Amino acid sequence: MAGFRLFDLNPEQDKAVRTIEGPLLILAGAGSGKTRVIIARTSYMLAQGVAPESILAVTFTNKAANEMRQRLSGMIEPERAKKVTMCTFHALCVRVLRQDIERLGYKKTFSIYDQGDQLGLIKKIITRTAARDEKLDPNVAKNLISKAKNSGWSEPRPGDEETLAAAVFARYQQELKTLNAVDFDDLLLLTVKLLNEHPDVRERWWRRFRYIMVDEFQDTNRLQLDLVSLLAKSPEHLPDQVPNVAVVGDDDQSIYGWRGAEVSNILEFEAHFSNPTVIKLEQNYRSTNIILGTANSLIKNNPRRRPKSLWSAQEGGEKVRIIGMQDDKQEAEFIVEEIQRRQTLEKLKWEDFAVLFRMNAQARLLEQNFRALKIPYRVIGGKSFFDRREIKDVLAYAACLLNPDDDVSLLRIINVPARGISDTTVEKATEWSIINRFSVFEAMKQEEFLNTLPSRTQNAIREFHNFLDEFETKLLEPLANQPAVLRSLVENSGYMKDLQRTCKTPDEWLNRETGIRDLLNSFEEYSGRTEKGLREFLDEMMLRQEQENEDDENNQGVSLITLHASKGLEFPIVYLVGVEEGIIPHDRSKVEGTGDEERRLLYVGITRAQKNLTLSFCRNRMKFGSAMHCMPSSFLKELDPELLDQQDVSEILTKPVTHESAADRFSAMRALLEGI
DNA sequence: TGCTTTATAGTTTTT
DNA sequence: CTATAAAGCA
Repeated sequence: MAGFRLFDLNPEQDKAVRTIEGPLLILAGAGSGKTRVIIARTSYMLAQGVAPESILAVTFTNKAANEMRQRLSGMIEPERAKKVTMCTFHALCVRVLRQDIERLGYKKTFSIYDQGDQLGLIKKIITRTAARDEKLDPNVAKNLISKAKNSGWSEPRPGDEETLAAAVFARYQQELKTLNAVDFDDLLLLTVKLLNEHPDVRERWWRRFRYIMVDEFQDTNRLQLDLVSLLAKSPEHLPDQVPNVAVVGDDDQSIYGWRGAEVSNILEFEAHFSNPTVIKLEQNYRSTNIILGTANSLIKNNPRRRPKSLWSAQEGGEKVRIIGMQDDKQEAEFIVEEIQRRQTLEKLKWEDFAVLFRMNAQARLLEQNFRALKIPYRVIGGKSFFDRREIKDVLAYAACLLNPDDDVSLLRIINVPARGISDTTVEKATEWSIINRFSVFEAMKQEEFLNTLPSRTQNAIREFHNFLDEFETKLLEPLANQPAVLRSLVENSGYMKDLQRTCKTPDEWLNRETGIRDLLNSFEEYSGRTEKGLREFLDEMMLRQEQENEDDENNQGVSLITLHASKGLEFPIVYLVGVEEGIIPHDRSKVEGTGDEERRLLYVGITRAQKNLTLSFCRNRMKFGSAMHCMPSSFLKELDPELLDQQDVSEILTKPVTHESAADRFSAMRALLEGI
């Protein structure tokens, strides 16, 4: 046991790995080897005789969960590794709810609605609810609802009834329930509710997971903390036992407050889990001390934080450059040209470079310049969203088979391809279904409703629901070949033909067809590999909305990435552009009082760099089509001047660097920064 | 039904 | 400026 030394760990990491009983807070600074610790700790627990089934590691993203799973199976026998639960919060909730959601009055066949489905439903409700003179942006409503749910309200707060938003919220929630659907927030909300209200269910899961780990704990919201507490703490009716819960995170990297994350979860961890062991991982394996010192000097200005100071064994390295640019055009030009130069001169790969920015809009100019010089680049995040119309359509067909009450999915495909069920018919069916408390699918089976329609429409509807019923029966047959059923459903629905017809170019058709083919193939593969069915497959598809960006071969080059999306990544050479007052910190942070989070955002950006970091700001910038004057970010003043090399682009371009001119520039720049 | 014109707003994003 | 959504039109 004392000889457990599979890993090369520093003393703090080692302590974190060996502390498996009781609450544990691991404050893992940027680049301090936190995933390593989680994996090592899991292996250690298994070596200590902990059953793999009783270990749960929760993450935020599928990417993180997959990476952990993979690294664990590379370290211990894959058969045992598989028995450890490593998944996202949402996937965990789906598992819990699929078993017992009936206790909350939903059916086990519930559908999961993504943002698009959610927005569609909200739009419909707004048009039904709002008076003529009232208007409510569906996206605003969606955010309000999400925020409310993440604070733990399943309905509007008392006293809010009059506002339109509250009315929409109430109707939305009620509607979801009749549709037998839940949105992403509900997955958390309902799981917490279930565990709260049903002690036996809670006890079962508590017995199941005796060792819990939470990754990126600084990003948890209220509900996620509640969920962890419910799973980790012994239920009231049982003798009190110390919860074995280890959370890993870094309060300095909390940058998702705007979507509900509560830094207080990590800052006040002791209030939620008493007498925890607290371990700080401050040794950084990523960057030079110059870069870390710059980061430290910035972040120490945040009032509410757990004091930490990153250090590295890597001494030396280049100073952090701060370059003042004339405008954003020059900034992009300069950086792209410099990257080109350095790539050849220093024999680097394009992948070694990253350009970070606050807003996606800033990527455009950079892209133009990269393209002009034929430098390969990839934009991480941004658009290229999960909205593939054809994929969503096929998934909607599948969702209808599994949950006939799912009106949103049904209405999506009811007349795709056109089968004689017009908008007005759908409108009538919806109306009738609301009045008579049926789902639309049920409503369309009622003779009473059908009789109100012209006979041609009646036939169209009958044909359609016979069609769906037929496939539903096939799907639910024991030993059914589900992938084949889905394939023939898509084929026989006439969807493919219709899709081909509406595609304007052969290229587009090929693209969309391949998408569907890939989807069907991956279900087939999934079905063969796991013995799970369409239900589980669909769940996974709904919960995997991430961009399929990743490192496929044809998608390499210089990374262009927002500060938010850069968290967790690292690059030898980093350019951080647009470090201006109004951008970082963003103008809005001033009214919203989120200046600390802006500082953390810059901190995250700085700590992405391994060897070399350049910050730049512009004196003028095109904003909404017109040139605006701008000032350097006030954060620049906070950086340790000892570690900086401050320059102006005009001087770099006109003359070679001498020590005297560097000193002159330095004082000129100080004066400029002080003057803010 | 599908297309063009006009209005409007304009961080950050995963599940 | 420019992306997107609603409104207007053939």
